[in-house]
Amino acid sequence: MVTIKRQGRSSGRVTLDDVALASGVSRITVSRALRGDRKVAPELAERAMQAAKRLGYVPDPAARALASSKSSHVAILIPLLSNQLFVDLLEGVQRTLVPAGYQALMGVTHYDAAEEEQLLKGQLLHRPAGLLVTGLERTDATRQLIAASGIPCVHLMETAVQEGMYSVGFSQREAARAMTQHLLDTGRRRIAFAAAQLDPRTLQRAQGYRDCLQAAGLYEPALEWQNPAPSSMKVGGAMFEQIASVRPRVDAIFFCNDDLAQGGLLAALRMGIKVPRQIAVAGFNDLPGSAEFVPSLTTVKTPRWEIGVRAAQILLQLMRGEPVAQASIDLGFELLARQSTEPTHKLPGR
Amino acid sequence: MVTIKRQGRSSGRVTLDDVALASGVSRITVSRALRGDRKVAPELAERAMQAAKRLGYVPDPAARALASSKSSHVAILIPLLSNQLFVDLLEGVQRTLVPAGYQALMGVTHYDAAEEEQLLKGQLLHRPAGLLVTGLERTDATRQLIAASGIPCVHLMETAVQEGMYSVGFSQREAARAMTQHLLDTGRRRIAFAAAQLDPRTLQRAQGYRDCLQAAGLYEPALEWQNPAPSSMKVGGAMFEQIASVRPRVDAIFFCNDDLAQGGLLAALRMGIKVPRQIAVAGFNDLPGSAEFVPSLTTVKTPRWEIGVRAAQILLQLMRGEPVAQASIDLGFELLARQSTEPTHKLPGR
DNA sequence: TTTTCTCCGGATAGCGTTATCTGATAGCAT
DNA sequence: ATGCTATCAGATAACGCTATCCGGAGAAAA
Repeated sequence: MVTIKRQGRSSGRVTLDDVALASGVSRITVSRALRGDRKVAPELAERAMQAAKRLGYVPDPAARALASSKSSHVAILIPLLSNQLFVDLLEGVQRTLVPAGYQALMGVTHYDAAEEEQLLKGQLLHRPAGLLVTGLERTDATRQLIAASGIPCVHLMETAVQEGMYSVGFSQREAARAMTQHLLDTGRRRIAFAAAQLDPRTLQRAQGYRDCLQAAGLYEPALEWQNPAPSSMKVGGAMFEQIASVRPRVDAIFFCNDDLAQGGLLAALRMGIKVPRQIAVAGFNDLPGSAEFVPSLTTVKTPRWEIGVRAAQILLQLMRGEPVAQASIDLGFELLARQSTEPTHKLPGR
Repeated sequence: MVTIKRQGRSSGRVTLDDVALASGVSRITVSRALRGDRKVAPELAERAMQAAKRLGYVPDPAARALASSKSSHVAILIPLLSNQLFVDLLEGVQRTLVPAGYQALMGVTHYDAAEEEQLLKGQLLHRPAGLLVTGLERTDATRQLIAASGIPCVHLMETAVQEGMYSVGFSQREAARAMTQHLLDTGRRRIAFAAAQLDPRTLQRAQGYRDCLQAAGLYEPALEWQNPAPSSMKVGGAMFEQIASVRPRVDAIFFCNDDLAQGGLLAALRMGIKVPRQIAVAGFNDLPGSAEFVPSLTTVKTPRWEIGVRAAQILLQLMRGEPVAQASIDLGFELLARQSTEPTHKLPGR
């Protein structure tokens, strides 16, 4: 015989005990049936689930977290909210995690490793079930915290190959190399690279740019421009003006992000410089508006939304203890050749 | 004499009992001292806090939530993440709430009242300490849920005047009226209004536009253009083309959002239409890039970041049971007159 | 001085769930 | 038939904190 001692006074909330009472099954069995935790006789499980549904039972996340020391939160750390890139990432994560019953706890690090460490400490108190972090660059202490917590963790925006590490991203370096090659292919020879923000991924792009030009024997350090300010149309415009006035013989500018490039296109417009006739302009990420710009902006379309989705899926598997097929996923990129880099005269067929 | 029965096995975590043991004060007194919950003798409080600090005690949010049926989460519901407006709002909220020890649980409603209801139900399970919701339009069931929960709630982006309701925003209608008046003041007479997304705030702006033109005897329904598609540069460009070709005599277009207006400016460029000479263009919100556009875009600067901050501050007061000075706060707006609406010929002095 | 009231520290009892242990039953081999 | 193991429902005990009640001490009133 099952004895259900209803704990305490009833408070309006439907608890496991209510379900147990209604279904004639013990509290713990109901719990197990609903979670699929252990083998429960089909008949009992059915009774429990029916009763739970009938009474409108919903588990209390706080009680769950306390009893199992594992919450239904997933901590996600991103550098910025002002960059559409990360917003898309977040959107993809959210879309995948929420239907699976998890809540995303967002932390914004502002590209500051110390701030990331603080945020993570705060998040870990909530005993998140999973962790999503951007990139690989962080303090040793942060890495320690992650490792010591034993919480499943997926790295966003990177294609790492470290043992026991999960990541979803694409090769920034390859993408930048492809774009630089595209500029070469369209006849440009003096190709400048304009970067802002200078986060790790920006620097990887710079490396790809260098790879390509060095291979072509056209690399020139003076054509590389770096500005540590946050990426924006304003900064892009300023960099365009600077490059165009200081280095008039530059025939292409590869901006490391579309907002910079868009600002560059507007600066060209102001200065009366024809794009792509006089200077070709390329961007990165395919942000909103790039297709509509005049001229439309050649850029690299990056799978940020998909990265969010895939990373969340992997995290779900890890949290459920399921096997993960691939620890590191490269989602690739797509080069979108648009007007801003059109060849200025007929090129010899290749 | 204080007796501390250490509960259960020690698990590595520093609990209140550890602090109690170390400070020679009872567990509950430590709890009270740390929370400032009730009067505790200064000396005991000091001892408790010292010990807590020394041991590195941090309260367990799950246990707190379970015992007090109140978590350290704040649920925030916003329509979209793809609109910079709401990202700024979120950023302001985050910046204020996180240092105060709260975590923002974000929900994205996609402008769907049913989805909002679902999200809210999900959030309420977590027993959030506070609620931040966008606008006033929602299902009755959602309103019921909020009211019945008894959880403090602040409404974003509105200046409501309902009893017992808290809100922070500004008057969309007034702002739109001011912009329309600005267009009149710069000599325009056939002023079109182009709206997308058609959310409640967009419609309030349309109303402000109408107010102003009707007062001037210049209102013409055919000049009002609405497109239910999400706001974007692409849609703005399409609307500009349509308006410019169907109504060639229009001398100004007031776009309800800057991304539309930016798209409009680019369309003008493509079509060879001079702005502001042939058509003036105005936007709304002062999104990134509007100051850099060619011509620079006249717009209304809206205090969305500040709205997030102030709303979060009010919510903090409510959650702490402190009195709130003002239930409804109007943070105003600022009209930024830039090149895109410059007068085309000398205006008579006013 | 006595009585009443206020203040505040402490013991007790949950909050709603899951981990763990216990024991009953059934299946299987010896 | 007897033991041995595997399986699984259920009782019990946490999880770490706060709400609530209790009672003693001191202040204020009589």
